[in-house]
Amino acid sequence: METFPKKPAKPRAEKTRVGAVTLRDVARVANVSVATASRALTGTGLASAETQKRLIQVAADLGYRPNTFARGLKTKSSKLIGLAIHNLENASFRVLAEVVQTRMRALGYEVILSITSDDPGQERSTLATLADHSIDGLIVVPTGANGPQLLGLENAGIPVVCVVRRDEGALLESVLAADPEGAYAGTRHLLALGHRRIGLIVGREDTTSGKERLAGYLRALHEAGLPVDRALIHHGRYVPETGVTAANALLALKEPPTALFVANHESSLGVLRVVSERGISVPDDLSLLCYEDTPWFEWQRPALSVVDSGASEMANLVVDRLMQRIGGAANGGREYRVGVRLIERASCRALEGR
Amino acid sequence: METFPKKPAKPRAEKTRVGAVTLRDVARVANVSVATASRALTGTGLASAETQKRLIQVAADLGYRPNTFARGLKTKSSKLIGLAIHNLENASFRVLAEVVQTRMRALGYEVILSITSDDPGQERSTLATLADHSIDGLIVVPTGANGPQLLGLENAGIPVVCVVRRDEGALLESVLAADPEGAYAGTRHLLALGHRRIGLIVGREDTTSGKERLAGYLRALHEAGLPVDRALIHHGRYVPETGVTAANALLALKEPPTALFVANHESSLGVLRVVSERGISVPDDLSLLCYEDTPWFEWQRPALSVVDSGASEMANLVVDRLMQRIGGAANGGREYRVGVRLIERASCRALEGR
DNA sequence: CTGTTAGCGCTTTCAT
DNA sequence: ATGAAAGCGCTAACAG
Repeated sequence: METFPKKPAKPRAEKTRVGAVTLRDVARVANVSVATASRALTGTGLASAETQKRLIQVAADLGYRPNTFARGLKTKSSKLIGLAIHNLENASFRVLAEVVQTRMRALGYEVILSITSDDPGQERSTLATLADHSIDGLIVVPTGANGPQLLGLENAGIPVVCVVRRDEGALLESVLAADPEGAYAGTRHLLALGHRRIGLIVGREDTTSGKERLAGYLRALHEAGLPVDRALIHHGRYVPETGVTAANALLALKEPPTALFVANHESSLGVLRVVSERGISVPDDLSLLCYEDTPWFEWQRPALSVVDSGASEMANLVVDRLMQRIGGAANGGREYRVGVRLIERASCRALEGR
Repeated sequence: METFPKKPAKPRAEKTRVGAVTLRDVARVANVSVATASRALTGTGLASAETQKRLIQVAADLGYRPNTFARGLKTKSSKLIGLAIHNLENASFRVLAEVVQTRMRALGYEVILSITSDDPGQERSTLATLADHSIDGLIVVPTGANGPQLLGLENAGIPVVCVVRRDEGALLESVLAADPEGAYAGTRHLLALGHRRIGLIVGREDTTSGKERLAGYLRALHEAGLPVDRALIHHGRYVPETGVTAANALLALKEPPTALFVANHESSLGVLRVVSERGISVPDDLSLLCYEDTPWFEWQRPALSVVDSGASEMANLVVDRLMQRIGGAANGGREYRVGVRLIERASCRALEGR
């Protein structure tokens, strides 16, 4: 743990604002017991409509703010939820963070952000820390290596919902993209346009998304009665460099593809660079279809067609699920899939003479 | 506040893990009083080196995790810090979030993320909520409209450090980019390349950054003895659309600029689109210099030259400053500036016959 | 419907 | 160096 020099704590404003008004103060002013004040203010328990109104008024006048610690000590609830994601650069993760935080705030919760870098070690330690803070729930893009810890949280009474990825080792509620259908739909689109040699750039086969997207691609090909040319399929890590390597390999083929399905979101940048450097014109020389929408796909010229995996829909659904769980719903271990949507822009064209 | 249906709370694992081990348990097993256990474990107060070692062992064996609420109730410290930023889409803000969260975790703090959308109302309410959670410190990109509230936090003993933007209405410690120098350096670069008509796309004049960057641009021009053509300067909000409007206006000029300085980060996308649509070749027909680096500037072809405003350096510095403040340093109301860095890539060329 | 009371788990005087 | 005990501010029985 990084350390930091601790100055000899100069006299500074006390952390407890002097005279921070407590429930006792409110009760005293209103001439009731703290218990009544508590009931009136929390709305729980029974309090005469009149006293309630009066207490709320007094509390407001005094500028009363309940102490989170004291309340949490009793209720075990922190009104904090954890959000553990790989990074903020991937468009889906970024949207996830934005939507989750916005909605959670509206629901009276704050979110503790934790970036795991897809590293099991970091995920493990962050899980422990979040538990220490008594989060009321956790939304996590699991690395897949900490199923037991995730289940541990559940057993400790902290609802966990996975999103985007699933932890194969734990029966957890999960909100995922419809990756098999997405890749299928994208491939079908290209097929319908007359393309027969379709290059696929996709995540590694040891990731669920990599596997599922490949499956969708293959299914579309099979249904079309087309042979599978393994040389057209390139697996790689979720980084731009993958796009460079893959695009270069694919375009150097004796019989290069007429269309590229970039189903590895992060690779898009790399692919675009290669295409530009090789002087290839999109969509005239090559059709390009990406996966997971991001604002700049639309600003790009030509605007990039995309299979949108519905990041914000997933985010909203995962919030809904978590709230249900916090509200008492049992962990069904159920899996939810958000459908994809094909957004046609200008990077794919129909092949001549099809 | 968004509401949510509350199911009748089915019997679910208790929130308090059954038998969560408390300090009392540790003390009992180690045959000491809770007081001694507390002292030994926190390292504070005096405890014989031996008992301390033993307690730490016992605590580990029992899987003891201190209760954050109980501790906070006494210490007034939550080990939580707030991060209030406009959005996660802007490259600088995103980097800020990543760096702050990573470093803070290493320092033993978690960060509560709050997105304000640059909206004073949201900022105000989030400030109150963060205070309720007894954050130990706040890093904020201020909207500028809530100086009093920010000062209020300070008075309540919660150190506040501003970053990227400054709140003109409050004397708060701030970590900023060296915007005047940045715009000056960028303009000088273009000038040195022989450009005489340099278009400037910049933030609105009622924002500090807009003002400061314009000033830097003007200074460079003056020093070069060049007249200022107001038609070459375009102010606008921090959105891609601004780039479209501005670029179109600038390029439609009778005597169009030979270089464009896009000192409004968000506008870059829009400018790029216009340039592409107009069939303008960069840097042959037009030199392009952007502000605030972002990964895709480097992947773009031609790679975009940029005045990097040092987002990650600002993030690191703001964390350092906040830690000093939490450690007891007084609010100097001091302003720190992180120097910019010109990164030459391939989007600017020297003008013939200069 | 309201008041009294007993803690939640921890840190911190104050004794010893 | 250690223990006993007093709360931190709040909620939740339990009486009334």
